Amino acid sequence: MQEERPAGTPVLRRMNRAAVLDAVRRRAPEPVRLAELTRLTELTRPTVAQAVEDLLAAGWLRQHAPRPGGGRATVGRPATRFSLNGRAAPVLGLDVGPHTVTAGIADLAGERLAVIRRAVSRRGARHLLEAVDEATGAALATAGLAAEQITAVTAATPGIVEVTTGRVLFAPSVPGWSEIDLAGRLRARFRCAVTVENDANLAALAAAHQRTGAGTLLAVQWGERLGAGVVIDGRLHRGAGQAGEIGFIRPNAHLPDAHLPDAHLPDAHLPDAHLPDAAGDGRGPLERAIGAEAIVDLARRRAAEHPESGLARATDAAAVFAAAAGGDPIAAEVVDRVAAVFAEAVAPVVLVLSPHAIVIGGGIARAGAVLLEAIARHLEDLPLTPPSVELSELAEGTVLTGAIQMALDEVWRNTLTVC
Amino acid sequence: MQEERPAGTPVLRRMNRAAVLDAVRRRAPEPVRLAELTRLTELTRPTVAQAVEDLLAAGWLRQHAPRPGGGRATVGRPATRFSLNGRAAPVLGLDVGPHTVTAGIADLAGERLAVIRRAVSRRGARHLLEAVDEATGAALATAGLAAEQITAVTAATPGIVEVTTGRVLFAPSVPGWSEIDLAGRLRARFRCAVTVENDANLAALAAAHQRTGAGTLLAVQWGERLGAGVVIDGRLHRGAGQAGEIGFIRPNAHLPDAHLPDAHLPDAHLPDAHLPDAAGDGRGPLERAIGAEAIVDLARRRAAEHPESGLARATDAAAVFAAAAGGDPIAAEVVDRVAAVFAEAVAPVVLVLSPHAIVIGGGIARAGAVLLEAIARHLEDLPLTPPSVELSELAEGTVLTGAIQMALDEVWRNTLTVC
DNA sequence: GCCTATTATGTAAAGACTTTTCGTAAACTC
DNA sequence: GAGTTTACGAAAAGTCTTTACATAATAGGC
Repeated sequence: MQEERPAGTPVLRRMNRAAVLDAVRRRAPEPVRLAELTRLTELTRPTVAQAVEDLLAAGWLRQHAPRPGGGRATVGRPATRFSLNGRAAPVLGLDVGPHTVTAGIADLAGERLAVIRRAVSRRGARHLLEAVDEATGAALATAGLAAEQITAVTAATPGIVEVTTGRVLFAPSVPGWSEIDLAGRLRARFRCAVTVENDANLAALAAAHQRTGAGTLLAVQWGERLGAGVVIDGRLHRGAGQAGEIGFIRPNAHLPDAHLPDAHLPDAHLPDAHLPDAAGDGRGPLERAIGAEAIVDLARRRAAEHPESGLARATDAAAVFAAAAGGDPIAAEVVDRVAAVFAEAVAPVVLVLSPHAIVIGGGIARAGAVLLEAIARHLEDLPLTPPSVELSELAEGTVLTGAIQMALDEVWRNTLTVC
Repeated sequence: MQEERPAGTPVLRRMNRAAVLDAVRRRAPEPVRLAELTRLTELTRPTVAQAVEDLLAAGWLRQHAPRPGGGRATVGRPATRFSLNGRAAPVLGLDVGPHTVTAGIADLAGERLAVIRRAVSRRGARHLLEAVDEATGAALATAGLAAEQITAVTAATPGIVEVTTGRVLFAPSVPGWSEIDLAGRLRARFRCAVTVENDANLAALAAAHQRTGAGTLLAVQWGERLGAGVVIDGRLHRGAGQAGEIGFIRPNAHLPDAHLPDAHLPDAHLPDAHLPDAAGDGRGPLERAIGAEAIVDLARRRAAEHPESGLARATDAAAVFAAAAGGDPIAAEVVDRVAAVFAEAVAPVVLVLSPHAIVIGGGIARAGAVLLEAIARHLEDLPLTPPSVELSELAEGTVLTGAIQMALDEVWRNTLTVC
């Protein structure tokens, strides 16, 4: 219950401004009439008029000329309509991946003004940083904006992020990345709030915004690596800092319904596999067991034992899932095994968190219904209303969408209290 | 960001009243001077004076006579001091256990006006309900209050609770309990907000309130049964309804550092053990593996193999932990095994939630540091700042404290918006 | 083509708070 | 006992919302 610091009558005016702006935002992108605002805000018309006047002067709203017959009303004097002036507060979202950097600029209403994608030529922190600068500059140029006009920045990066400072503590996929102060660089360039956040977390946020009404959401990012984000009532859960590190769950070696020898889980129970700073690629046990690569591996081995199956030709995880959907029994067995391991691994989380839904995104998300059904089936044993297991409907730009979303949230949080 | 519905100037007055009352509450139980309130609320003195006058008239505050030399100031005219009038809104907390019912009445400041404990003579829902009525009546009589004066009621019950309706969906420890509409009965007797909540959840809430500043907390209630509550930023996490069912986690059969044969985990991997409505006592796999009873069992078996150990005489879990603390190697092995199973079971939760602390309460809480150290040691492998593992400092009345706490929270939430 | 119903907008007076300012009261120290 | 410090109370001023009334613009009917 965050108590607003109350004061004199001016705060009243501020509150009413905020209420009106919020009402316009909820109605966006539809332009809204004055009378409608009085109904939405439960304020009187003169008050709303006053607030609208202030907001127009401050540049938050745009005024539409009253066109006869333009509004909803078919009779009477046509109303002037107002809508958000998106350009009042454009935001920047960044998706910094090991191989690609995407910069997106959106306006207040969420409309994309520019999306620029840059491949990273060579691996390494320095080249990545260059790509970030380049993509950012290009996006600003495309949108026709200067850096000073940006009102919030959110950058998505792989690895473990200390959100309060913006430092990347641990990023195995980009050598040297944790030595770079990305947040500091961005703060120097943009004079506004800068947030650096884990990419899986931002994907989770995007999924939660898209799937409206999901109180508690576990959003899994499943590709070569495995990450997860927890969204509770529209807000990202961070915990002590590194929430969502699902890839380091140690899979259960004994599965009653698994028909495959568990030797296929490489190194899953070596204790030192848990240490992030251990040698190797920094992947966790669950990633090694059912990451995209491991799935292909598993399929290949099974195919070698059963030459009649067409699985041997599978070069990526999608092919394995396609084969399973096509009726290949060996592929189906592999999918079931993968689903079982996943379900068993997240079962404790599901039991404690009781999420309304589990949304699966990332490279694996192209798997389709086969995987979902298998996972849901394996979760059915748990003594609770099972969460609905879904695929993320967001394609490529999930992480960028989440970054932009968080930046917009930041702007609104600030705006609605300050105006 | 819960937007207050803004309106005319009267809301300003209401907000200021709320701010003043909140300031007094934060200062409780110390009586507070008017000047101090102006500093705390950042309002002007006349405004605070007005609000205080209103609150006095409404009965929320009590006025203390100005005693010379009584205040903190050593010079100047002595100030009249104000404090919460607890009797303005007493609340009722209930801890309904299978064998005992405790009713507690507390005032606004959290001071206990009455705590009545009643043993339940015979097992069964009907007798339990009688005990509830009896304890409640006795508590009201002791506090000298009528039912109409109670402003919020929270009841703790074992089992799975649908909080929105207050129905108990599943309660294996009390036959017939899920057919009883406890919330309905309480609502008929008390004309105020009535909440029914799982007991482990309320214990978690109590732990969180006691351990101030814990952003994310996993509070485990560990006795014959195992339950857990998740508290995030002081609020109980409920998820889709049955969050915290830690007892139904399926323990990992393979533990690299376990030196005991895993045959000691009875039925842990029978799939139908997961179903709550399955035959038996409704206990989950983890409860059967490391519940208080299972710990004693395990110790007895190991003692039989090693007659030189004094463990054979252990009749309860506390004795096992005491022996381990005393240096008995067999007992230490058992404790380590239990800790390993627990750590392995909650590891996924810790990874996803990244709690600041894990607080262990319940019967096992008397175990002491031996268990904590072992659990912390087993959690160290995880790639994150490990949560601090602690024992709950609250003794017997944890659940009752949580129930009262939640009732008080309810009162404050209502009060601070309505006054 | 004019009139009426309907909806939207603008303006002025009234009411409700908070804030500012000033004066008064009560206790402690030197 | 004078001076200082702190607390309390009341009146005037300023800001904002509300209420009430007057005006403007359009569609449809006669």
